[in-house]
Amino acid sequence: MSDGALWTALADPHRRAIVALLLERPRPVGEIVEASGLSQPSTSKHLKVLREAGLVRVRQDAQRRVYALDPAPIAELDAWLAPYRRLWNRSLDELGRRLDETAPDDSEED
Amino acid sequence: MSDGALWTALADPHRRAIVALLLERPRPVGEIVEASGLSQPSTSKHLKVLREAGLVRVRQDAQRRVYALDPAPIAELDAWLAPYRRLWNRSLDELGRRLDETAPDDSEED
DNA sequence: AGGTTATATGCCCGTCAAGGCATACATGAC
DNA sequence: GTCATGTATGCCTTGACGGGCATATAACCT
Repeated sequence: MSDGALWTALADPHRRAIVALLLERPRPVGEIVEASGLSQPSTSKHLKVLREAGLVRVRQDAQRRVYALDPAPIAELDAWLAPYRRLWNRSLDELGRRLDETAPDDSEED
Repeated sequence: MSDGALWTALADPHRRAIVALLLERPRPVGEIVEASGLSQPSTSKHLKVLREAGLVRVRQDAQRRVYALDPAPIAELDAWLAPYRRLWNRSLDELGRRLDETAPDDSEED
């Protein structure tokens, strides 16, 4: 649930790459292996981590196992992010205001 | 830039806790130490990681170092998340449609 | 049944990250 | 200057993680 598993899973670049691949469309392991350049065992292990983090789901298709993104945990991330987004908006706001106040003049350095 | 430093930094629960603390307000290290229950050195190390990921900024105030969130990298996360958000919305959509089609019937589980 | 394809697991090893501790460094007070 | 406070760093040990390889498991085909 509110485990750190989600973050841990996404901390790895290869796993983020896999997730990105699955964003395009669900894929069987073999395809992921090919597209990611990882070895098959390594890929399977990463998929396991993603599975246990709830990020992906498997559907069996003959001998193949087709992995697909599960959107729910992403939403969790999104929720986590929400409070920070407010901060971000505020800072954009202030930046705008400052630019507005300081100068119809020219280029400033930060 | 598109470094993994951001993810790596946020992968640690303690660091996420620190970030959450800083979301409330900027704080000197001592306060973070107290609030997080971490040792002072450990805290400093985590802060270093956050600093190098660009997540926090330091302002010096006498002997104190006051850390504050830098919103920019959060926006980066947000950008990363955007494509997945579309997926999430689509799935919400489908869920709604299915519920709509299948049944004006009864109580569902979450 | 035996063989083949597709995927998962187990084991070993190198690497890296985190915590604990002592200590260095920096700033301010006297 | 000396001392106190606040923070950063270095060293060491331990534990988790990822890769490679061989092998186990599963589903299918004939």
